[in-house]
Amino acid sequence: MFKFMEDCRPEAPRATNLPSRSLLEKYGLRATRQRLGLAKLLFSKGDRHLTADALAVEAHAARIPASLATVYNVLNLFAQVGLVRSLPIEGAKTVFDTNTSDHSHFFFEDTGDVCDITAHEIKLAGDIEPPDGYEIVRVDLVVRLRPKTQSPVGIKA
Amino acid sequence: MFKFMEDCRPEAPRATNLPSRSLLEKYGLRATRQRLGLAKLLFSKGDRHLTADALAVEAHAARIPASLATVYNVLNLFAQVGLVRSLPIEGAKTVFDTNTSDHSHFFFEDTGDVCDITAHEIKLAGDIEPPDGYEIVRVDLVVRLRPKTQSPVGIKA
DNA sequence: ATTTGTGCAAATCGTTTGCATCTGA
DNA sequence: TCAGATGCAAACGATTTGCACAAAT
Repeated sequence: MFKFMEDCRPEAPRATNLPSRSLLEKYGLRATRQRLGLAKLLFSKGDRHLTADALAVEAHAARIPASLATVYNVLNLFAQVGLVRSLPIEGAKTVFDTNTSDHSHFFFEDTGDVCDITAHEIKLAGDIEPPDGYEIVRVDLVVRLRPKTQSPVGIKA
Repeated sequence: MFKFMEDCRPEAPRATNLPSRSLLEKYGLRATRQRLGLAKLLFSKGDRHLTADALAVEAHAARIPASLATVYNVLNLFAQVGLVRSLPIEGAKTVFDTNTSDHSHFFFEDTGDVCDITAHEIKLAGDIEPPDGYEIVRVDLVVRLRPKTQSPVGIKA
């Protein structure tokens, strides 16, 4: 089971401080019980990196009735409208990030944790030129980390 | 069905020009018929971006007897020893890249194609400092592209 | 001869979907 | 009211695995 670091980024949370209801309305989404509850979990504690099942567990603990399917649906919906973004981390399950601004990620191979890299630490030199006829949707940068002391990966065969 | 661009990078193939047999031996792998055949498909045409099932189809066409399971096993094995690398492209199936050098990728959302970005086009300003106790395994950078003319993504609900 | 791969099919995992039921605007 | 959400379970696609058989050293 993964746990996700919430606080490896030293800055203050870039919170979406709207009450969940107005937040949803602002994005043209109907305010249902589960959307309100999930939005509250997602956006009231600063930036978060969560998998769908982790959020489902939290929701259950918080007495928000939401099936895993609904959690998936809501997260995908939020991702579509830009409330969250999903991270391309190979091998792991999809991680949703409540910070939709332009930033990169550390991925800890040993624990599965994901944490933000503050933008100024890792900056691209110059702009990326997309091929003709295409525009850049976004740039995903993931730095994969391994504990320093770990012995070389055992290779079989 | 995806097809993958092989030639959006103008450079000459950075070929692994060893015959497959010595290549496998060099990496301490037993030279079986399917590994030899798959290695030949992978490494005799310059850099490639392939999914497991695409490679299985090619293998079949080339009369290399290899089940999909074996193709997966072989690709994973090759990835472990560093003969290929797998790319973290969210949503899509795993893409294996025969170019293991340090480089980035364009991902075409409309076609599913993947192509290399030449290293000098996209360069990080300064080095990335890993957190204490960790070392960087690798840095994955994916630029997601969408056709320019496409209308805004339809949002439902 | 012994160890290591392979093939097949079944199992697994994350995620999505169909449909009957409920609910928010 | 009634379009749109939800819950559940079943469907799904990609990948892995168990086990009997085959092949490499």
